[in-house]
Amino acid sequence: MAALTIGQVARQSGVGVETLRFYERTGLIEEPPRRDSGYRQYPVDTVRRVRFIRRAKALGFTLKEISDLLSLRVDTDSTCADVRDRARSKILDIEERIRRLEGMRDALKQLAATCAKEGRTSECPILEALYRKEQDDDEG
Amino acid sequence: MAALTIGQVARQSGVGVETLRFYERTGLIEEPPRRDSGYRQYPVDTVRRVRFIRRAKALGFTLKEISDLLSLRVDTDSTCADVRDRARSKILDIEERIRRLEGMRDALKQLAATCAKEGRTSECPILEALYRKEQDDDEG
DNA sequence: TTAAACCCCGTACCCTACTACAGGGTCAAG
DNA sequence: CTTGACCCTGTAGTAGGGTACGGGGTTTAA
Repeated sequence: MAALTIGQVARQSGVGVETLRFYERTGLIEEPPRRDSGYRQYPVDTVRRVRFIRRAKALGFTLKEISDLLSLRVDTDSTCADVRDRARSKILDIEERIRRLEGMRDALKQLAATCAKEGRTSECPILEALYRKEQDDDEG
Repeated sequence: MAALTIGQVARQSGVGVETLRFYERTGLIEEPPRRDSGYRQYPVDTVRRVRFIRRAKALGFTLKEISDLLSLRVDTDSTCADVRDRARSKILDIEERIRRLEGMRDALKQLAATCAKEGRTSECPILEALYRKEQDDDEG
């Protein structure tokens, strides 16, 4: 199976070479095998992993959270039931994020519509739109 | 209308006093009027604004992006059409995030289900689940 | 066989978004 | 009229997540 150099992985996954070394230091990607020269030899799979990291980061997950997500597997340390529970808790977390984003989207839609009609908007229309229904849940 | 001290705003919106001063320095919240003593006097509205900032941050928006969202209004510098366009572009952005989160959620659901059946999972099942359909779109 | 393009390690630096003093004034309760 | 909680303005430090050298070895294609 073809192995990739760090530069190839970097280009294919859209991050810098330094970032890959940084991810390795912090344990987010495994230390790859080396050639005799010391050059890293990445399995092609690494590209997929790094792309996932990049996307998850763009969605607001921290590297710690991403690491948790990527380590969801049944192994010597975690049972099937444990993995299932952790996955479910992540699902709830993600669904909460989706709901909040939908709230923002709807507020923006309302703003765009209102603006089209009235041609003038309030002091901070997105807050108006978001809170019009007084949905004041208080989360931590 | 009742005005709030910085400490009251902080407690009611779930951030620290220092954070409010920081947001003021960076222009994310307006400089409030002061008493003769120099104490800040916040309008009650500020609480709503700061809560929004906190939530948007948790969703992965940067302070810069949040500032853009909050400044979506028709004023001397921006026309209605301009606001509408910016709102629509934010909507597309948010919908993209929602789609990606739904993808992650579905992958996690599949993982939880697979795990229940097979009791043992692959090296990185969430990546397996996410990429099973080889949906390799390449975004910047 | 050499020159461009890569790779190695280590350390230092950068940006964002806070967070924590220090040193000093203010306010409300008792 | 004092005491403790609160506020003020600096300025400095921190954590997370990279990014940029410096100094040097390796590959590869001409």
